[in-house]
Amino acid sequence: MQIGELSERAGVSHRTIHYYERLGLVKPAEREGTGYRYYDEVAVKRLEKIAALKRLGLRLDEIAAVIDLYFEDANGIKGKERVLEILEAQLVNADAQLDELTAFKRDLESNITRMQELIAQARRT
Amino acid sequence: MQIGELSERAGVSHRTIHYYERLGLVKPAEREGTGYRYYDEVAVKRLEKIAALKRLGLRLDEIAAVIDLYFEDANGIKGKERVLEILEAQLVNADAQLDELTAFKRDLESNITRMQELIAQARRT
DNA sequence: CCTAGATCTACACCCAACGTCAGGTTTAGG
DNA sequence: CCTAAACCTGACGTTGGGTGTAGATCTAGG
Repeated sequence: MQIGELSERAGVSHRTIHYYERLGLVKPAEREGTGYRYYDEVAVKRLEKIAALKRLGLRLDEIAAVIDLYFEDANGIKGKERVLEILEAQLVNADAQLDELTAFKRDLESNITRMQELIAQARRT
Repeated sequence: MQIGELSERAGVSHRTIHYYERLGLVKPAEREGTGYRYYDEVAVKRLEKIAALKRLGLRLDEIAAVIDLYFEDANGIKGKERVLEILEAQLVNADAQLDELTAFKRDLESNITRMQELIAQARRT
């Protein structure tokens, strides 16, 4: 698959794929002589995983540090202690984010109720 | 309180406060002639709320759209329907984020376990 | 074989959210 | 009253995460 198809299937522009490649987030099985990049199915999954990690608020360099964990053979991963550190830091972070998000949601719900009451009241008068 | 104290207490730089003011996120009870900005206690709370909303991934313009909800008298709020819409959209968003974050956490935990096993195994050999 | 359409590289530019710098004004304390 | 410390504004720089564009090259279908 060429970059155009990958781009379409993963929902990112080909410019973004080039950019990610420079940052070491994705790499094609590039055809030797020509310059054209060719990708396999795994590349689609990889870009989707990157998008998911981005939604969680990770920066691209942080994603680069752990993305291989999801796609390489685990036995081949270098610097396991370092990866472990990163994962544990992310876990702490995720917990904090969960707490904050839960509180935010409670806040939101009470504000929504308040707004609905105010609107209903305004309608009655 | 002047901008220096506010800055220190809220944990943001004075340039950030200037920037937020331009975006309509905060406004001082500015002394008329002089140019110096003076703030009250509410300003500290307001900056803290802004920081909290930022941590949830809202952009500054989105925060600007709802921040008054937290500090103005609710009866004085204009465009209640619009505010309600924004809040409900944020609620949907927060739910999605919660789901994603929960799944991410599960993932993280299983990866941490895997890493720990690999490290222990490497140590034994 | 030839051309349209897909890709290539490189550089420039964009936006958000600030930080830095410079030069001028205001305030507070001795 | 005088000066250091705090404050002001405006212009420019920076980082992260990209997008736009130009000019050249490659590939595929008629």
